[in-house]
Amino acid sequence: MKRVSIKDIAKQLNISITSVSFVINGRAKEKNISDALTKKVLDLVAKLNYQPNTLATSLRTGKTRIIGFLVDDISEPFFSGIAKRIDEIASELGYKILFSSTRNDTTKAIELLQIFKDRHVDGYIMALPEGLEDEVKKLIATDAPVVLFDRYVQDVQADYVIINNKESTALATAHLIDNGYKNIAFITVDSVQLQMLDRLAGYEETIAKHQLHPFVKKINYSTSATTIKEMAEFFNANKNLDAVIFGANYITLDGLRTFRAMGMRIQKDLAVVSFDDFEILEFCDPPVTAIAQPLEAIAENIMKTLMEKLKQTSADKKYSEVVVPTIFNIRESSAKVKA
Amino acid sequence: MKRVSIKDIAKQLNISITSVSFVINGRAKEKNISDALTKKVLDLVAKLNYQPNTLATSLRTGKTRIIGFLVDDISEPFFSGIAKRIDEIASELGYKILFSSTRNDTTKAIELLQIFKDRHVDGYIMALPEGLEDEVKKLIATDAPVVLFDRYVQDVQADYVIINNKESTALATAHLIDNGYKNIAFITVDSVQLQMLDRLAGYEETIAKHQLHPFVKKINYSTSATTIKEMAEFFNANKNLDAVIFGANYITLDGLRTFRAMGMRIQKDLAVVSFDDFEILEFCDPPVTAIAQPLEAIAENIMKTLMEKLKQTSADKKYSEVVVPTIFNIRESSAKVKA
DNA sequence: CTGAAAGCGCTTACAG
DNA sequence: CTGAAAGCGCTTACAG
Repeated sequence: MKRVSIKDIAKQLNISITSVSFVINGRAKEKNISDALTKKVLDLVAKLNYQPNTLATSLRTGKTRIIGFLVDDISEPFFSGIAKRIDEIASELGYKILFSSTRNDTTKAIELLQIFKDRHVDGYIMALPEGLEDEVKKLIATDAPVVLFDRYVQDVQADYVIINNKESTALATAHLIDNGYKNIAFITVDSVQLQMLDRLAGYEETIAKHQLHPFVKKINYSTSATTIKEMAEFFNANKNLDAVIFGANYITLDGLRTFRAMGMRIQKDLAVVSFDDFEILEFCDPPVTAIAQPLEAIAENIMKTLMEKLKQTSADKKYSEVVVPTIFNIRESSAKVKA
Repeated sequence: MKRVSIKDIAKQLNISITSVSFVINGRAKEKNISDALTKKVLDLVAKLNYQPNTLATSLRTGKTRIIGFLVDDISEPFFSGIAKRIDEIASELGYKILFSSTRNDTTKAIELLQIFKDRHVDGYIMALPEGLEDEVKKLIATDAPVVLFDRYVQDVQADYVIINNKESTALATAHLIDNGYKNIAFITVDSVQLQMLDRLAGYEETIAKHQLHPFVKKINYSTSATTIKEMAEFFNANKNLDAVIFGANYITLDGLRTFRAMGMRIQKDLAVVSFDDFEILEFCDPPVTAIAQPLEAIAENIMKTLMEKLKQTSADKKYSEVVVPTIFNIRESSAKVKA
């Protein structure tokens, strides 16, 4: 059962493969192919269920309609949620996605990028892994369509889809202040990642504006165990705290573990706000207020940006930056302080 | 900056592309190519950083070294965990994975399968979606390498990687009985999926063996809200229950929601065991005992099975069935009944 | 031991 | 309005 090829179609109709190709690619009108012939071709294509060989098309055109997607860990809910939606949109547009996880291994990330190149992907979507800045700059220099998301790297000029980190933590901080909290801590990681610095800045500026005292703890992240220890020491050293904001999902997780280890009760002992929302927060007692990243909106903006990029010629090089607003889900963990 | 091709190598060395091709594909010895020439070729390949064009190779050989992976929802932790490990193994072996989510939509699933075919994937890995039985049977009939996992479909002859469902729930039930529980409920979905029936059977047989009374509730799954309602009614109608086993992760989630809605306390009011383990269970108060599916082992067995399948000729058609054992994580939610 | 050539299945510049 | 032919970059049967 051999697949039908364009040759079979041409032969059966006694015409050239050129004409068949034009009809199939919707260029019949443009190429002045008669309506009668066009119809005959389309009918036979339908009858034989002819599907062009994508490999041949790709070899000829250099386009694969495949997009490479590179993140730290595809099994993280944030990334897999985005991956799912991106894949859906891509499928609708006739594209497919190759997903890969770098596991925070720069060497591996470079290899994976090379694999994408070897596979002739048409475009790249990445949460830029550390150490890949130069590689990606080179890639962009070759006019490869690249869309970066999640993290912004000042040094790398590219199209970005990010969230409004600073405004989000500013809003969260103001919310806690409104609800009567005065000694609010911000726990983050000791990182130069811009999005983490922005989150911190949103907190610090709001605290300053209200003339409150800032309590910032920068965790030196390695394992969960050491993080819990660091957090416990911080909480013990600052007994006057009445609220805490955790700067990212994994920090929140270890924060909750610290609560458990120290026998601290959410809200009753310390109000809690989490940057990043996830299912566990709904099951906490009481449920935890969170800044949610809108996965679908992020995914849709990534694809929109990339599709525009794919249409562009290298002449009009211009980088876009889409800022997607987060959603603030207020739950009981940040409830008003009782008078 | 054009890519170097096999022609460039041949031209620079004044030899035929045939020889270059043989050397590159490691068939120099077999083809009696002199060591001197082999070395010259390899040196130039290294110097020019020549990478064969995968598209041309694929067109010529019909092999793409791409594998299609089809599941309900790639953003579910179970699937994304497996996807991650599969992708890693595949990358090491020179394969790439195309992931897709069917979203429980049969029409879409058939389309996605067609896309895989159009892309000439070398093999398929699927948690068989409902309604795709016939399509997959046809696919297998064409000798396409197909590995199914997660769910077993009696009607579909194929290679399978599954877990020991029945033994797992039998063990969990025995554990509860050992710990002094007598009125143990099993909550599952009203489904003909074999793995769900096996889980139920493991419970029922163990209950019968100990001459206890079975309490089985089959949820007519639609939304979370209706499920919670059904569960609440079931709990209210069986006030004598002292333990419950939830038959799958999403059932556990709605079970925990029901606990919350009814103000029931885990273990104190009702002991709990979950089929499937996930992060939330660690954060429950007290933490919930769970049957964990070993994602890595499942992924590794899937890839092993598939790679063997890819080596096989259509002559030796034989289907394998790998049963991966689950891991029983005992936590406080099933603690011994106090005397 | 090595090479010329056909062919995988397309697209497209060119010719008429 | 339509077609013959080159070529994308490989692999491999065949010849010598």
